[in-house]
Amino acid sequence: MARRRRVIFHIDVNSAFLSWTAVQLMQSGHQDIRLVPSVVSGDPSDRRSIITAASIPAKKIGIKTAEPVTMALRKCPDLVVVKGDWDWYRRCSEEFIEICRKYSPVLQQFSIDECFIDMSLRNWGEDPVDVATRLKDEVKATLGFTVNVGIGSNKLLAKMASEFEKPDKVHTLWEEEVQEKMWPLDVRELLWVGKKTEEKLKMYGIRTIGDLASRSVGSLTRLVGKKFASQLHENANGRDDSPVETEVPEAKSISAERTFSNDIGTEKDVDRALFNVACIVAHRMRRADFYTSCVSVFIKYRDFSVVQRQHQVAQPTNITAIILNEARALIRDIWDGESPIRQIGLGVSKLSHESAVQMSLFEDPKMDFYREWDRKYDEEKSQNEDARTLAYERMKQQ
DNA sequence: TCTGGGGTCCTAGGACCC
DNA sequence: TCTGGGGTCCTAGGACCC
Repeated sequence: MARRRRVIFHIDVNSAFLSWTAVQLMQSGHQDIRLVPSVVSGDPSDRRSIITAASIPAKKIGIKTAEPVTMALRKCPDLVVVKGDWDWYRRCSEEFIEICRKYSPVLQQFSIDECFIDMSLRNWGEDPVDVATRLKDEVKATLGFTVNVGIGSNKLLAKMASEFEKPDKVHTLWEEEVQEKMWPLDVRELLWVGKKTEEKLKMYGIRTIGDLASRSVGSLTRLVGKKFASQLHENANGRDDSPVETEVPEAKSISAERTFSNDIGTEKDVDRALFNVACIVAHRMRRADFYTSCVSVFIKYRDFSVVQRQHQVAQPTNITAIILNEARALIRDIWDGESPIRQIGLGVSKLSHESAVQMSLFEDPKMDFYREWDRKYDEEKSQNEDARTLAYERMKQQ
């Protein structure tokens, strides 16, 4: 008996943050910023903020995602720059996912604005393209923004298909279409081929996905290592047997970082920044009932070089003060105390839901103070700067 | 002209053990 | 005095994704 063909949809919101902001602004009577050169960024007044999403007219005049806002403004002084609103994006995302889920419960959310659905179990009496078209039209009619739907016999092909012409389109990329639709594409277009891999491949004359598909795994191994080589080779040939994962995986690490508008170089500034990221990370751990066994910090210098240090902690913890002290020790290890720092970050990994075994007899007497401090922080969240300064002072007293 | 923030996975080398 | 091979854990760094 012939195996049933897999049918996977990949649904991708077109210029997600920009479309979502456009919908939000139109509710209060603004013009549709999708129709003019416009971008979404972090804080537009910060000279170091970059573009998170660009409208199609903006892309047409050469403005790219991830480029500095100041640079884009030079290209286009009339550019509309809007600050992103994460709470709004989360709401848009949830409603978008709910519509997709109606078409198949076998759904994997791939990011805030993309998901895969496995349509294989459907009793196909109609063309998948018609179903996909209904889905995309329903999103547009209900939520006011457009999506692309890619249809393929596996996740890789569905995802590649959704990248074809945008916006508001449905495309197929079946196995038998790989040669015609995927092989002529630049190798950079293949999922998992980034800037560095592109350079390596092109140095060896591999320019298109078809070139990549025709090479032996052995020859690719010398370029990118064994594991990655076999994956690239499979993908370039349109093969991918990974399932649509419906389970949301648990976080493996939590981190926060901060880039300064002007580089910092004093112990005081560094300690304050470290305190801020430690508060954010530890708070998020407690909210998700996580404990860490490994704390790491990193510093990015002016020249963008990064130095990182990590250390395993004796007892799993989510207490801000303990994490902060680990981080301070690590920073002392990697920073000379004066070199200007562009960005600082703190992360925790080796997460578990098990707290340390309590040995109350030997416990640091400060522990009660630390726990109380965290409890207060979680209550107030200390989101605004003043509250956090007070919290910082409170901790320093100890 | 000046480059964010939050993740995942892989690799390579060193330490240490048998 | 010179020296194997395998396994595991830890650390640093690099590549990719959105």
